[in-house]
Amino acid sequence: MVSERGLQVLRAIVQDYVDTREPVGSKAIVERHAFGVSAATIRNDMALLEDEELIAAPHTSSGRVPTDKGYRVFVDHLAEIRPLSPAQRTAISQFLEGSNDLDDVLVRTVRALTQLTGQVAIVQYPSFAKANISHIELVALDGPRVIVIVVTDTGRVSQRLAVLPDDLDETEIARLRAEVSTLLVGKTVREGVARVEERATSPAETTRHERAVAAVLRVVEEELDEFRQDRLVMAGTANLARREADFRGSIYPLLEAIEEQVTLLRLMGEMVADDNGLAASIGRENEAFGLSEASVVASDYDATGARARVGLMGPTRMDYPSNLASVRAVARYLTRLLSDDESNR
Amino acid sequence: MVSERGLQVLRAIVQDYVDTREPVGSKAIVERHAFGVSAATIRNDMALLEDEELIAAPHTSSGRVPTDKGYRVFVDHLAEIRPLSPAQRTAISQFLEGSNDLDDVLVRTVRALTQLTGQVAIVQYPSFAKANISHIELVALDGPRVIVIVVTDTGRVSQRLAVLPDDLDETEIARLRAEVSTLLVGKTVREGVARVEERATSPAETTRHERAVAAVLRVVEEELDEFRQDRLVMAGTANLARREADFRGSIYPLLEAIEEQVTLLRLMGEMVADDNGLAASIGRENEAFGLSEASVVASDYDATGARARVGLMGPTRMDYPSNLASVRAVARYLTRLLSDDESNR
DNA sequence: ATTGGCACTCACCGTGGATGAGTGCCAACA
DNA sequence: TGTTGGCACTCATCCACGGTGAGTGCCAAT
Repeated sequence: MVSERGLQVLRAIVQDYVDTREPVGSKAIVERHAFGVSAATIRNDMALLEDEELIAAPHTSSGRVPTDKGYRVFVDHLAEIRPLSPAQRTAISQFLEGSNDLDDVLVRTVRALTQLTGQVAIVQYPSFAKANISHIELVALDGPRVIVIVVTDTGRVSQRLAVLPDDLDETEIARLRAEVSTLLVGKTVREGVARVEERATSPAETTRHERAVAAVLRVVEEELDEFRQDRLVMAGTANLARREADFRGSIYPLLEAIEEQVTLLRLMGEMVADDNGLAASIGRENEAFGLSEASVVASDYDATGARARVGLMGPTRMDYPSNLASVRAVARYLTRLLSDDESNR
Repeated sequence: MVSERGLQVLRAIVQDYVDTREPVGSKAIVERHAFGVSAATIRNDMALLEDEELIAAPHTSSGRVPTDKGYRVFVDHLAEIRPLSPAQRTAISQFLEGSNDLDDVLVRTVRALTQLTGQVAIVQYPSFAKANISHIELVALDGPRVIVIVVTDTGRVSQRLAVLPDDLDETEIARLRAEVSTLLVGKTVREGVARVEERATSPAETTRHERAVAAVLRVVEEELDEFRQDRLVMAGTANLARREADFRGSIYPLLEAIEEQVTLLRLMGEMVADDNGLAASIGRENEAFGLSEASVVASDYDATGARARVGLMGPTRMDYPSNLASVRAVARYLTRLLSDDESNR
């Protein structure tokens, strides 16, 4: 079994390796860390750590490198998440100040986070499946074209164009708006989708009015669908190129995941947070998502009841304590901004 | 001076180099292309091409590689743009079929183009500076919050949240809507911005109504600004990782440009198109944008009078004829979709 | 449990020779 | 004048080789 000092050795190895990018040997450890024992003793500890597969040697006689499992133990038991420096805190608030609507806040958030960590920053839109539909508006354009606007009480707005089967005048449009509103306003997004689908299976579209309602509902359904599959905002993609050396293979899978979004959404969604709302998914733990060489660090945040995540993606060899601290701090800012200060939305 | 055959040699060098990624020597040329002369003769031609700086040798005794200037001559005088194959054409139409609004069409377009070329595809939104504001709508939410929607006749819709200084009732909102509409509807985006700024410098905001108008106009101005600085839609970013070997340095500047957008917008805007609306900007010609190792190929397209560009970005060592053909074909589809078939928007 | 000692492994580095692709030049030729 | 074969030369690439040093594993002594 690994001793207490053994764990400290693991900690030292992780820290030094993240620092220097080079396999760390027993001698280097006794030099850089005051263990008060000789290199031979450290070697014995390292042999045990290797038995437990927490560290590994790239080649027979070289220093050791943390395994994914080693990083996991480090993150779970050894990492101290130190609070951000005042300078970093003011940096965050400077990024976020003066933002109005949700979109804006989220964009600024990822910018702040990528600035802070030098990694790819990611934020989930608050889940809208449980949000309530608070408004539906129709704006008549020329001819049969109508803009359909859907608003939820979490502050998300969506707009999309519908082409009606017939030209309608103002009173007909008003009737349309009233009917669609009574059908959906006050419902959650999830219920809304159900209502629309139910309605779609009802008898044939005979009258002008019925045809118009059907056309509008089709568009509304698309919009609600978009709400359900919460989206991502990202920044700092270019950082991947800078950190390229940390990826054995290519950064292709990461860029692909960034473009796909769906993969990242699922990954972020499935991560299990600890008591502080913090979560990390390390290296091969992401194998199912094609991201075996990447780590994702995330934190929950609250937005008017809806819960979502903000985090970052980078190489397995990343500075977990500092990144966890940054993510946590940003998540707290976000929660404060989106929940407490209602008027700010 | 470079002879006619000399130019054909240049063509062969470009083609083979793009093909094999390796410097091409005189012997390889006589083997792969039926010039009917010996390698020594080709060597003489190559010496001339080198004098003209159209090709260069990576090291003293190795095959030659086209210079940026060489690619330029190739594109301008030697490249034959062959029409796409039927299979490629059907691929495009399959990508584009069933799309509704502008956003959708553009997203599908870049997907088609990236699929076709394996490069990063880029499309500019049609320029909205000259577009007319056709609608302004206010949607009252709870309390003082109002959604401000601006629509242009080119089909672009923007919505944004405004927080008014006071709570207003329905009639006041209606008055607000009427006032803002008379001020702006029918104007071009450019004129609209001017109107708003002019109005902003007028006397103090005394009444509730005046304060509200000012608040709404501030938001409208932001939206109009967004219209003016036409945006981009992109796809295929991950392809950069696949083609990484073609970039001597790193792909960092490219990823950065993709994230910035502004750089790419300026670049695409400044390119000079030929009679067919096609344009290419090669390697060092992009130095001012920090993209000396990339080439951009683009084509104009029309959308209800507004003109914009669709194109792609990739390594200097790219297949120009095929990429030019793809861009041209996609641009034609786009023009047809956005201009002719009005009802489709 | 810790330590110093020691043999051993192996990546890394610089050297050197062989290989071969490709050039530049020249004299001969049509 | 343009074309050609011949030939010497250059230089990247490959591989084999030995030396160096960081680092390990093991063991006997403390």
